[in-house]
Amino acid sequence: MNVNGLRAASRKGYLKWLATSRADVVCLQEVRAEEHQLPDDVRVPEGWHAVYAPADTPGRAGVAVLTRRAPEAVRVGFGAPEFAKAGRYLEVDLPGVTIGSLYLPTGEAGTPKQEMKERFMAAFFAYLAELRGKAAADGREALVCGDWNIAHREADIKNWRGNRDKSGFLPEERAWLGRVLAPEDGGWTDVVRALHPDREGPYSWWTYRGRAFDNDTGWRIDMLMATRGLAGRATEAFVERAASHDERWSDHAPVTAAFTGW
Amino acid sequence: MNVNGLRAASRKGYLKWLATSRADVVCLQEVRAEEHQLPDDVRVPEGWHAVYAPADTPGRAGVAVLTRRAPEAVRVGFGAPEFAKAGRYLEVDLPGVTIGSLYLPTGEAGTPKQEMKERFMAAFFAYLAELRGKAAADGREALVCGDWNIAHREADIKNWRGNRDKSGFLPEERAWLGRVLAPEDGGWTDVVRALHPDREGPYSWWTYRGRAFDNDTGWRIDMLMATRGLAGRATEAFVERAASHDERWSDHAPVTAAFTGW
DNA sequence: CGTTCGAAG
DNA sequence: CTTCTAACG
Repeated sequence: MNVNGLRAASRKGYLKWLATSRADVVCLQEVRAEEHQLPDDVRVPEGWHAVYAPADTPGRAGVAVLTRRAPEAVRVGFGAPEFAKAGRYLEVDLPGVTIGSLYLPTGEAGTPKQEMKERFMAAFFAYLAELRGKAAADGREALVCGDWNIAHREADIKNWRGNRDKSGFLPEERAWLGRVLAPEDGGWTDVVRALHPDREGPYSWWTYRGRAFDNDTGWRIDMLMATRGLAGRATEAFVERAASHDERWSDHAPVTAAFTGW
Repeated sequence: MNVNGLRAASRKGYLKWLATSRADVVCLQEVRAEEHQLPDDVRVPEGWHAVYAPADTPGRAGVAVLTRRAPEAVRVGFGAPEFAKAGRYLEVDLPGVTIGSLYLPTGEAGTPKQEMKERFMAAFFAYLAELRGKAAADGREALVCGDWNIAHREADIKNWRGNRDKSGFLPEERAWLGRVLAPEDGGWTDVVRALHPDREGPYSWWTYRGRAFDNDTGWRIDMLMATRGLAGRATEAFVERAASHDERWSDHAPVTAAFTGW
């Protein structure tokens, strides 16, 4: 769940949402704060364990993972030195499963930001292979949750025609996601799409500009990517699009899945 | 009246205060906006004429004068080239009286900001003499209203002991105000003090930090400086300290005077 | 403590 | 349109 500033989100309804959530694990992106800047009840909500990986630039990026049980291990970053302190990846081990919280960089076509995004994508693709290999070798499953900042197909974005040259829906980005998902390549499964193969969306992000939310002019860029064994155990997967602006506490919406035998 | 950002003030209660005010003229300081950034009903409130002198640096300083009748003339600045576009002085002519809105710079003892404040003070002192001379020659009165950013005497500041080395209560600043007020020198009259010679305050500014407002830990730095003839016609002069935090829409409070034959 | 701007999303 | 920092007050 991309919270777009955990301090702002917690002033608007994040804790209320969390209190009603039945999730065992919550992955946060765009925390945009260091732990000492968070009120105690936000930093470690009642009944949860929380681990944070802030960015080294104040007020930017930052990921976290909340678990109801203490994790067996916590790892920050994914091995790429350039992104070691970027606040963009954090993973925890729970019994039988590794969970990653990912915040893939925002790009801007034709700029150095896009080059950075693509360097991140290349390095992270390699890490995804490594993670899947380790998990298989250890007899574990893995789940990488987060804001991938890429919509895969036309069904994953409302205005696909108008966004073909925009970062987040560029052909090379869509191809990269295709490789992540290809059975003979990355081998990961997009859990929401696997359970809802034929529908539009469900979108998980709507710009705050204009009437995007009201018109459901959204993008499905927040995804839960599971190893095949775990994906096969998914019983439901959905996006919690807020019922009203009053219930909205981020420009993203939570994406949730349930698995048998969790 | 120093509004500390006219946009913020108007969101909090400035227009409501203005609607209940019986003033014929209102001088504003720290407008912190250009005219095109202001909603129409804020830029020129119903029933008023308004003239603005913004600073050339966005979001800083800026003075204005509101009058119920259109002014006969409007002049921006006071002749000092260094401060021509500083958004710190604007004057209008009304029948028989010239009214200036002044926002004297904030200083910081021992820094270049204090040097700038002192250059402003020197140049403005010369202008005050010029203004008084012109007014006398034309048979007019003059009134310079605004945030002078200096407390004159111990009775003008709650914690005078702790502020003797702080900009706003430095000996040289107090002496400068003394010269502005001296009958044989500047010859101006501090209208509120003239009508309330023996009281503490009334303070017109309280820092937002801590409990300053609740404890009335304030400074009397907003003053109406009148030529002698006009000062003699003052019938009342007061500071509108808000009754509660809810009614507070700036860290300053309005300072108002009434004159016979206005 | 509060208002702005500017960068970022 | 909203978040945050930084400078300023």
